[in-house]
Amino acid sequence: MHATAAQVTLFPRADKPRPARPVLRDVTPHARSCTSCSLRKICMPVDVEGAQAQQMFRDLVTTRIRLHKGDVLFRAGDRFTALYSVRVGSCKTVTLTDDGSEQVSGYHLPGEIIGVEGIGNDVHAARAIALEDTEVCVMPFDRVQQLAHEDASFQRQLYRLLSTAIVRERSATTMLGTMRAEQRLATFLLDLSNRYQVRGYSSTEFVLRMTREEIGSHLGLKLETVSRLFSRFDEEGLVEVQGRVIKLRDRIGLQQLLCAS
Amino acid sequence: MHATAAQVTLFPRADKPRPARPVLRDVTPHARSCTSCSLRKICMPVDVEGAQAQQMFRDLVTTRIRLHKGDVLFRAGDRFTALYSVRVGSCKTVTLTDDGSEQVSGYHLPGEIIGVEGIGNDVHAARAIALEDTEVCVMPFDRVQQLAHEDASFQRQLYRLLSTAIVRERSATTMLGTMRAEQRLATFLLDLSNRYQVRGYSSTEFVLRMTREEIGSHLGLKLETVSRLFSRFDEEGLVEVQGRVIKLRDRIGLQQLLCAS
DNA sequence: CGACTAGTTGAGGCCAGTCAATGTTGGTGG
DNA sequence: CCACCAACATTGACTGGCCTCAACTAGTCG
Repeated sequence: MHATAAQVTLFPRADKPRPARPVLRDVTPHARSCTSCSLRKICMPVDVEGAQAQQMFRDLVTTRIRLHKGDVLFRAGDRFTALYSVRVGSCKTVTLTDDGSEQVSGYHLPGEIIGVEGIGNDVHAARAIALEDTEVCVMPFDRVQQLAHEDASFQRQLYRLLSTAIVRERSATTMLGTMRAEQRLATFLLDLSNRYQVRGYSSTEFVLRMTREEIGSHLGLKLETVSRLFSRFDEEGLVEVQGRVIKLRDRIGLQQLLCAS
Repeated sequence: MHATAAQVTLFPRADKPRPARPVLRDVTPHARSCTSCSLRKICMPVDVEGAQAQQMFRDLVTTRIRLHKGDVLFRAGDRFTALYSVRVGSCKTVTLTDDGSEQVSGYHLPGEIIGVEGIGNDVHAARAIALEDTEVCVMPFDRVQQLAHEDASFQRQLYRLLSTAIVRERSATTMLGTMRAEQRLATFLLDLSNRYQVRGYSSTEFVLRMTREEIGSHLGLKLETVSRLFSRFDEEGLVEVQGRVIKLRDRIGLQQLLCAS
């Protein structure tokens, strides 16, 4: 039982304290409002009615936060004060398991909202870390609540946000409970592809922002297994893998992997 | 009265259409209000203030539904109209996976609320089935929403309900992603034990209401593995297993299983 | 009784984990 | 600019945990 350095610190970037500013908060003085945001349809697809509610919606985002690769947005146990929406870049969320190890619970692309799991307890249940240089919008939760109270369609959207998080987590559960390794990785790639497409990026060619180990952690696999599968998918012509650059070559083939027992 | 003669594959009870009443809805004419319910502290731990809100809280549950073993409370795809709280008995929820198979996503004891995953989409994402003769309270969601709008502490409770569902699903994900078979089963038993204890039942001796196959489905294991593990736990003196009757003999030992790599 | 469901146990195989060696990439300082 | 180092990634050999297939028992119900 030799504890190598690698074993102790599973995600080194995550824990490495940045000098003098673990989280840097560059406040944009006149934050552009959600109303005119290009990500609005993805992030907050809602039609707020009434002058007062519209004003509140404009003022929903008070600040933006710039994160460098590896910076921590919030930690498990931090007081929950706001929801965060990814504007540029991407993040991962990491959950501590009972036995002390960590698991990547999700990857978050532009337009996706982070932090919902903290709503009930006033405390965040996960750690959020930037995978690259990233900018997030801060929506203070008291403002969110006030707007939800004022406007019914925003209230609906907030409920939708929470319940889709439940459904997403559940589908992750069924994936881990029923699928084999190749199916999990195929699911992961197809999911990423879809999400990029929705955002107007290429659905067939993208760059993975996370390591093999992080992918494996998310899928309940070891990094070697992930690496081997990438190689095999490449050989079989399903995808083309060059390091972190992924090109989907045979989407149908990937989807068929899922049907197979 | 009694369900019989089913064959099929995975969950025969679930798919068998009951004659003329797939779901039976015995409306209790004067449903007792939540205010005086013995399960209230577990089910709805909230202090509603104000006369009007208190009245709405009293009228929250309109009807109760009696279910026999195997009866379906709602199906995946059913329109979402209400939250349900288990009053007596127990239920399982079953989720359809992408490839058509099914997985048990949860077991629900008295005082637990079912159906939250439907809130956002107006549609239930799972099927809920009674594991024994069961009674559930119906909370029509429009009433829930109105009360949440009226009373801040109830609104909080509703958020808490949703976010704890997220956290629970996530911990299931980490369980399936990181634990080995024996750890999953130990986790399952300890979790049940805790939940029974909170409800005032014995935490060391209880009856499993589900089959080995259903347990396995929930834990991402095959029924044979579950059976073997029960036998092994029994041999090792961790638990005493007599069919579905479980007696925890060495709680510490079970907990230590979780720490071990 | 026979038919059926639930559960237990055994034998064998395969998928993914483990351990280990090696190759590749990217950031940093001289 | 290059050299260097650490992190990341690939690949191979081997192991073992869980699945699969199968036989058998016990209990239930018509």
